[in-house]
Order: sequence, then structure tokens, then C-alpha cells
Amino acid sequence: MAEQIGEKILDQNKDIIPFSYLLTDEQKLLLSQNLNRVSYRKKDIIFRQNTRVSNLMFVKSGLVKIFKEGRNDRTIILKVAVEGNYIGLMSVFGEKLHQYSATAIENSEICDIDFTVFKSVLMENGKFAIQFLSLLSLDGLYIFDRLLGLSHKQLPGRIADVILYFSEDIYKQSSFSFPFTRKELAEFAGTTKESFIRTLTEFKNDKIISIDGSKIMINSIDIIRTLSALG
Amino acid sequence: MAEQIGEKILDQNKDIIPFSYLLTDEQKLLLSQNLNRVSYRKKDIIFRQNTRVSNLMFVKSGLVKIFKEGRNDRTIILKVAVEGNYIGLMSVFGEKLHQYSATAIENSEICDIDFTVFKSVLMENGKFAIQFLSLLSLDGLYIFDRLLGLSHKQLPGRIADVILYFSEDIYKQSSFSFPFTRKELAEFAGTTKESFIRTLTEFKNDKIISIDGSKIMINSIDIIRTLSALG
DNA sequence: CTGATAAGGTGATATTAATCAACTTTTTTT
DNA sequence: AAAAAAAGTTGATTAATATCACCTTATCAG
Repeated sequence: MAEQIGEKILDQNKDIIPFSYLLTDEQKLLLSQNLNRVSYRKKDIIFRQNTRVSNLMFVKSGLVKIFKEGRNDRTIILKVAVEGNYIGLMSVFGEKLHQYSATAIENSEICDIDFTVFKSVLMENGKFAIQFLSLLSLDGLYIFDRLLGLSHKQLPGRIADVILYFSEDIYKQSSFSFPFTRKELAEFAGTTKESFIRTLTEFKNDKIISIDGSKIMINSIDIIRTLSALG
Repeated sequence: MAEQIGEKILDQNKDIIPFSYLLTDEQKLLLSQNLNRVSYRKKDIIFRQNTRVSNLMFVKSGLVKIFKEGRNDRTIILKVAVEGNYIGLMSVFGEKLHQYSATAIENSEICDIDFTVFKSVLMENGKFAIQFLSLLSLDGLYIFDRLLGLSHKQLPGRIADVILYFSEDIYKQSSFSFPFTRKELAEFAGTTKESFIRTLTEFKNDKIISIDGSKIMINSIDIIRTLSALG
């Protein structure tokens, strides 16, 4: 009986691994056997910058904030990881220590896989490995875009970028609730809480958006897009 | 006779491939056969943003500027690639089009390898693939660092970063010549030519550095490091 | 060799956004 | 439920750096 339940769980685990369709049944089984699910409550730390990297992780459910902390509690938020996203990849392959932190934005379930086992699968499955090369590349290109934006766009353009990010990449809706406080939104846009609020208020006064607390509704996506494009 | 020369060239090519020690002799040979060397003169374009990605490239000799162009000739320089560095990796694995440009800073020799052939080697050689995962990760982490710097450090800190970059990463000397114009240096620091010059002049007046045209000598690396660290 | 063009540099001014200082509202803790 | 803490908001002020204008010094092409 216990056996059966055990197998059932493994069976379930097999298909939750992102890009598992690239794996053979044996590889799926191997990873499933070395997979571990952990639940995190809102605001819980998943891993912390400068701690040792041990496992490969991905988001089974929920929303995760990826950010880097600088001196005197200055922080920059890099991205929001959603269901199916691997997290911490850059640190896993690049460094011994995590180079950034991850916290749960809402209650989330995170799976981790032993890195040595994972690496052995990568070694024998080129297609799977290339998928990760692609993931890392896209992450890198995204940060590069952010770098360009931060250096060349002024506030309205950067705030527009943040709005577009949540609207298009995360929620895929023109109306949603920010999962972040104003301070966090500012850390995402590379500005201060006060400046973020002021710019949002201007957008509201110009009827480009409607806001009510953390709820936001985009009235004119075209203007937001233009602001983002022109910087 | 021609055969012999041909083989000799292939033999030479075998060992110029960065990380070729991870390859089998057959893999080395295969890549060598599909490898192509091209010479570029100073200021020549190696590949241009938004053009189609076709090959994997690496720097055989010389120095290469990697940069991204935004609207109205605003540019940000990402890094300087040196001998042995693969260039354009992020675009190769991430997108169909180059997401940034590369030009030769000085006369350079660039090798390119057919991507399909390269991919086939990656598929059958996990160690080699993992090496690339590591390269991409380190590149990504570096951009992330730059992002943090740009958003949190003010000018003196960012100029110190540029000086340290050339001194520690590129030339490994406390005295060297910038391979860039002031405008390019500014694009590297995320500022304007004028502001860059002013800050450099301040450093000079404070005796932290000595400058004579593009030649620079770091008098107090400690102060430069402190400026970089404190932002 | 010379005129043209690009690069280097400096001062004055304008502008953006950060900082500082309250104050209100919401959320959390006891 | 009250108190405390955190989050949200607005206005006034300051500081950093971009922009503009101009001049000088190299570099390059004919």
C-alpha cells in the first residue's frame, strides 16, 4: 500500500519537471526520485544571496521575487518567477554562492532537485542541456535590456515598463493587482518609492491608468507602450 | 602537398577552440573542419544588432567591443571580449537575431563555427555543454552586477568601476591605455562624455590617478576600490 | 601640408529625480 | 480594541548630472 502511494507520488512528480518532455522515462524517474517539494508562505525566503548553492529549483506554483541586495538596504528586483520557471540557474552554473535572493511573493510551492543528479542528466541529454542554454541566454538578454532601459529611459518610461511587465508577462490582463508594495515596485523600476508614486499619480491624472490601492487598470495600453518605447 | 598544408591548418585550428580540452579528437576535428577565420581591422563591425545569427564566434586575437544600441544613438557598452572569449553566445542560444553588436577595438582575428555542427557537438558532449552553461551564467551575473551598479552607484563609483575593469580584467596592470574614446568610456559607465571627463579630472586633481591622453596610471588602487565599493 | 572632421575639455545652466519632512491610511501585533 | 508598525501620499528642497555652448587639440584624407 505504502509502495503504491510512493509510486503514485513519483508518477506525479515526473511531469511537473519543466521541459520533462525532453527527457527519457529513465531520466524522468531519476529526477523524480531526487526531487523534493517545499511549501513557502508569502514573504518566506527561498534562498538568500551569498548562501551556498546546493540544488536546482523551480516554481511548482505561486510567484517568486528574484532580487539582489546592495549596500545599505538598497535592492534591485530582477524578475518575478512564475509556475514552471527554474530559479537560481545563474548561480547554480556560475558560482558557488547564490548571487541574488529569492522570496515567495505569495504562498508558493518550490521543487528542488539534487544538483549532482541533475548534472548527470544534463550530461547525457544534449537537447535538455541546450534548453538550459536557451533559458540562461534569455535571462541574460532580459537583464541586458533592463540595463539599457535603466541607463537611457527616464522615469515615465521605466514605470511604463513595470506596468507592461505585469500586464503582459505575468498576468496577461489589462487589469490586475500589483503583487508588490510601492517600495518594491520602485526597486523594480530602479527608483524611489516617492518618485514611483508621483509618476503613477501622473499617469492616473492623465487617465492612462486607473488605480485603487494595489489594483490597477490600464486604460490606454497604447500610451503605455509609447512611453515605454520612447523612454 | 596541398593536402599536407590543409591538414596542418586543421591541426592548428584544433587547439585554438576555447575549451577544446573538453572535446574528443573527433569532435575537435569536426569543429576544425567547420571553422573559419576572419580578420577585422580596428573599428570594423563583426556583427550588428538585429541581424540574423548564423555562427558561433570566438576571439582568436585582439579586442572586441560588445554593445547595445538604443534609440537616437544612445549606446551602452556591455563588455570587452578578449582572446579566447566566445562572443554573441546569448543571441546564439536565445534569439534568432543578434540582440547586440560587436566591433573590433583593435585589429582582431575572429573564428566562427557553423552553429548546426557546433550544436551537434554540444548534444553529444555534456561536459562541453555545461561549460557553456557556466559561461552564460557568468555573463548574466556580470550584467546583473552592472544593473545594480547603474541603479545604485553614483558617478565616481561607476567611473572607478570602469577603471578597475580595464586594470584588473583586461590589462592586469595599474598603468595602461584606454582602448576607448571618452565617449565610449562614458557609454561603458552609463553617463555622458562630459560627466565622465569631469569625474576623471577630479580623480586626477585628487592624485588618485595620473592621465595623459588615453594613458592612465592608477596611483591609489585602494581609493579606487573604495570608491567602487561604496558607490 | 592643409583643411576638415573627430575627439578632448571646460563653464554655465537646466532638469530630473532623490531626499527630507510631514501626515494619513492600512495592516499587524499584543 | 488599542497600540504600534508599515505602507501610501504629498509638498518643499536639494543635489546630481545631463544638456548646451563653445573652444582647443588631435587625427585623417586629399
